[in-house]
Amino acid sequence: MRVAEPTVERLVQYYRFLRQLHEEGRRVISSQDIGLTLGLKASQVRKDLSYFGEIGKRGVGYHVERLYDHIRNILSSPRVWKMGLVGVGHLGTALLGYNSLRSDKFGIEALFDVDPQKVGTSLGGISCHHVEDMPRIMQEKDIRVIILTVPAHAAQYCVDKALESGRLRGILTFTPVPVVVPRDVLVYGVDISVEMEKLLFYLKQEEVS
Amino acid sequence: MRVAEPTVERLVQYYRFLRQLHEEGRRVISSQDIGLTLGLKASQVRKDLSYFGEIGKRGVGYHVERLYDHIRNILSSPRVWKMGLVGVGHLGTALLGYNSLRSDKFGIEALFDVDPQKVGTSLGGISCHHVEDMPRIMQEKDIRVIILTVPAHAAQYCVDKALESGRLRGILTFTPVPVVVPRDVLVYGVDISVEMEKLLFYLKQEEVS
DNA sequence: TTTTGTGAAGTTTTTCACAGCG
DNA sequence: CGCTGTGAAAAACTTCACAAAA
Repeated sequence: MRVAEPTVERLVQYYRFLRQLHEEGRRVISSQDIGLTLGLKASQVRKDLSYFGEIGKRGVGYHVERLYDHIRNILSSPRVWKMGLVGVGHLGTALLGYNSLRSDKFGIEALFDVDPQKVGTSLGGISCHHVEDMPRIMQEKDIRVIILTVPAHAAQYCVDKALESGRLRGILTFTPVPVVVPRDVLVYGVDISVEMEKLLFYLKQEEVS
Repeated sequence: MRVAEPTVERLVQYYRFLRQLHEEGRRVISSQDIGLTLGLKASQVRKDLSYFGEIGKRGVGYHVERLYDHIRNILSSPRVWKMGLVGVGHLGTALLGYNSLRSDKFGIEALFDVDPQKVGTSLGGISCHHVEDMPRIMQEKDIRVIILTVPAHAAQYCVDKALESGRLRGILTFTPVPVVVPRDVLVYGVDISVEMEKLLFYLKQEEVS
């Protein structure tokens, strides 16, 4: 079944909220209350959840633990993805220590950089290799996904190196340039300065009116 | 005029690409070529640009420098926004040094944290204050926008402190929890782990098929 | 009575397709 | 002829509104 991207995004939010509710000992929750907390219409919440079968109880709501397990299953991964972090600068280091990026669905198995000061060292128990060695290391470690935190001008080069390994399946990029990949490689990511520009744009709008 | 969010997002991308083209000395570009580079349909590019008047030349394309100036105007800000960075951890520090976040539309005028080790010091010439002092400092410095890079559990508290100043107009958040604000405060942001979950979700989909 | 699940309606965004201008 | 600008169509996404279940 094809699940729309906005729905996946909200599922992750439902999942987090449900964990919190579960920890607080709450047993049951309505679409209304989920929506209130997450800033969504109740009908949106119900529609999202309905794509995956009837999970709620009419007149009652959703059983917190049951719905939690249900969404965990939807979001679950059939394998543990091995990842490489490319670009051990400020942002890369930040991500390495970022709690919300811990998960049992993936693990960062190698770091890559071009700085001779960093290559050969290790950070958080993960050793750093030269970008040139990506094809070999990715093959050896079966790394299929990379997190890209390199400067814009280096992005495409690093991606090409990763592609050389023949294993690359996905990229999480923080680089503010589009990268070119074959159609079977997925690219998701975040462009921080775009978010900033959006904020400034709509702040301006309000300023005028 | 109301401009849709997806359009603003793409305008930022056009703007960057045009800068690059301009630096390369290119004089003219077609919607086709813009789309090819940025992964968009030519019709999408033309539609976006048409919202702001007829700027291209039929049979020719868009004049790079003219279009560049045009989009700069659209994205321009009527003021220089003063911002505070709340949470001087790994991510906050990374953003401070992040090149793509430099702009003449805003400046980071103060740092805030709760760690006594950080309060009183300064980073990149910007001094760090205690979160408790946000209301006063924000008033003194006329800070109207905050960048939130605090742990999830601290987010709402920091936002409430910022609201106390009476100046808060916008938030750029990196926190994986929704924050509650009055309707006249804009919130944009990025949830890194949501992007990761999306990537993993669609990787899984491909795995199956 | 309460709250879900869901077709149908509504809204937003993208794509098409072609007239119109250089 | 080539490429833009743009109504109209299509697709994607959200909201409504109500029947049905607990």
